[in-house]
Amino acid sequence: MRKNQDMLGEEQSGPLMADVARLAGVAISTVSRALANPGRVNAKTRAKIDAAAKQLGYTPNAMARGLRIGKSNIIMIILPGSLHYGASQIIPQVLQSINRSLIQGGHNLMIANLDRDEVSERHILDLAFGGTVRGAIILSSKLPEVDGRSLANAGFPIVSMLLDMSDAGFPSVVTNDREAVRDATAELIRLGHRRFLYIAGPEGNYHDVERYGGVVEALDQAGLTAEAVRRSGGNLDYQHGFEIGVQAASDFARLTDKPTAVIATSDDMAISFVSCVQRTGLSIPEDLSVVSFDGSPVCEFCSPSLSTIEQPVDEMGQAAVAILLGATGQMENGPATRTVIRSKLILRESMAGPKS
Amino acid sequence: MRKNQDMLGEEQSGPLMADVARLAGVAISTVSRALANPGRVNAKTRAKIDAAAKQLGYTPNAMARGLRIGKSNIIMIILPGSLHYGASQIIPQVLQSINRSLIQGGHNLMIANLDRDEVSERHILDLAFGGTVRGAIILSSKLPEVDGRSLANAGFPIVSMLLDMSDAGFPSVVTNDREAVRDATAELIRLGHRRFLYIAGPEGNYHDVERYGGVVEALDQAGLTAEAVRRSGGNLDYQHGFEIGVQAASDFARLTDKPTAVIATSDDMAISFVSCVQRTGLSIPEDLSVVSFDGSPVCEFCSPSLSTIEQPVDEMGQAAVAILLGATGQMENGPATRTVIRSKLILRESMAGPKS
DNA sequence: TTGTAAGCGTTATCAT
DNA sequence: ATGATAACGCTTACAA
Repeated sequence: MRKNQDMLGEEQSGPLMADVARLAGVAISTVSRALANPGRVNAKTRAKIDAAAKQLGYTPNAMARGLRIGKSNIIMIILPGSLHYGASQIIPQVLQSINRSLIQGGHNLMIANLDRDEVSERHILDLAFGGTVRGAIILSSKLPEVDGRSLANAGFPIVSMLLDMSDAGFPSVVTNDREAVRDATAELIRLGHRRFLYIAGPEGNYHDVERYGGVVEALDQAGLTAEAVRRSGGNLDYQHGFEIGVQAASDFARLTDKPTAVIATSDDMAISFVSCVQRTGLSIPEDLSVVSFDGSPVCEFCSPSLSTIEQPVDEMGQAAVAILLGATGQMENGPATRTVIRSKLILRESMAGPKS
Repeated sequence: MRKNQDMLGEEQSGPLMADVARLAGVAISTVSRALANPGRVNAKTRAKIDAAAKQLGYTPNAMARGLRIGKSNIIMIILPGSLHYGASQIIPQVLQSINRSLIQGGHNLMIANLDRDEVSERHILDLAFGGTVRGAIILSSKLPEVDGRSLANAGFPIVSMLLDMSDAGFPSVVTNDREAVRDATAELIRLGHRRFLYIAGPEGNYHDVERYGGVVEALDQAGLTAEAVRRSGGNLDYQHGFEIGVQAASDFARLTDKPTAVIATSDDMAISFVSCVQRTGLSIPEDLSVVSFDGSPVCEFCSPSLSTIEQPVDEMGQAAVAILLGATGQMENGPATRTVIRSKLILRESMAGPKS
């Protein structure tokens, strides 16, 4: 109630706790208690206060509260800029899942893009060290580090999702990438395939290692060697997933002794790959079987419909939030946990036995 | 520097402005000035301060600052829960574009899901009235309103994106939906089509009115009547875009005097529709031409590749941010502005002349 | 140009 | 059970 509140410049900051206190005829500290610890105040008093608050349309000021208690209720999610395009198909679901979970406990979700420039890194560090956010969920293996400030230290709660970073000390929520790909590959082998093309994302990162590892394991178990699989992509990090598939199709065209089955590490890659090879006259799955990773809804509606390993995005988001909010204090205790939530192979038309 | 800062419980709140001041040998207010108005402080002093700040790894506390100046630097984007799935293909781009623009000016982006429940409405209102956020970009026509509190009043800066809500008093950034669909339809007419199927999103909303209006206008100009177009979808609001396409395909199957061209109001719908009708033995574009709205990257890789009206998401995001940040004060001045950014029709294989 | 001091709207400690 | 009061970390008149 700073200036004229109902004159014309209705630009004011709304009713304060002091206003509620006055209207209810109690002290301001009592209002604070009534709102935070309803149990520690007389029922009658509380009723008066609640009524006054409602009547005034009172909303507590979050910044004042945050400043006082030294905590914010905001969590940030750090997305590599490329992700918006790369595994983009699942990003909206990731955000929604995380946001829904956060709201349960009165928390909020802020987005942070981690691009390859110092500006975005500095920005994220400011968010963290400036107390704006209380913790972070990261979908990136690289963490901002500028001017000696580093997100990795600072006892700042961080949970990694999708990528396993438990070795680096961050509790991680991942799916069983290796096993899922192993099973998908095993299924292809069972169908009769013996020569494979693996389309990689950024080479050497967790997903690549695990997923490619899964392929090799399946080959092993079937008595085949890694000779049976060729790789494409991988060297091209940070780009549009669709482009990787296009590139892979062109690699495929040059291959002698052609693979009869393709394992793509994201749906995007598979979709553009399929599109390109179909244009060269090949039929899927007759000439080439395809399976990919992510479980984007669109896979069901491709021609042919695409087999895909569906990531349990919702559960992963929920788990990440639960761990993050739970872990507020500890960190540094034991080794970081690694929570695995199983993917599900969805079999569709794109997988079948090889021709001959 | 509350307790023991390098003993073991490294859990403290980091260096304060007071620490910087002490180290630099100046008053705290001088530090504040040096950081905010570098011009209003002696170059030498400023150098000392900068050095001290850097040495300590100082980051200003955003909540304290926000509380003091009565403003937050956070903007929220309000997404209808359904959007994550519906026109989901463009949501990541929207978020990225808005976030990048915001960061330019030191602002941050918070996500708010507007679901159909009171909890999410209340949550958003708390964000606004509690001072957490400074303004909002809405992708929804419905605004939260609970307990007498309403986002629509409150002099709270709001900009609408995608939907034109200038009549309701919100500056809006939209694309030329009507015109774009009119042109696409005209192109279909030019190709020889005379009977159309229009696949609607939520019936009666801005997009439906404009886009359907565009179809009818094109028919008009060609001397055709609205009899030439049948509608599908529309009654099913808020659901997975893919489902609407599936439903439309089943509607299509039952139609007598079949349309030869389809105008879908989102890529999702078009994709699932195409998939379904292809399974009934129809060929696209031989038996049926298809064009849709959004410009999702995946359209290029469908079979056949899909013609689509590409929304200028990046520019819309930038414009929305510019308007929102510019409009901090005014509002209520004149009528709300309506900023139109043109879409681009991308012609691909899915559009061709009718068979006979 | 720089320093002093009064808040911003809460919460939490201490009395009462 | 309730009330006065001192922070929380910063910005901004106002003084020097």
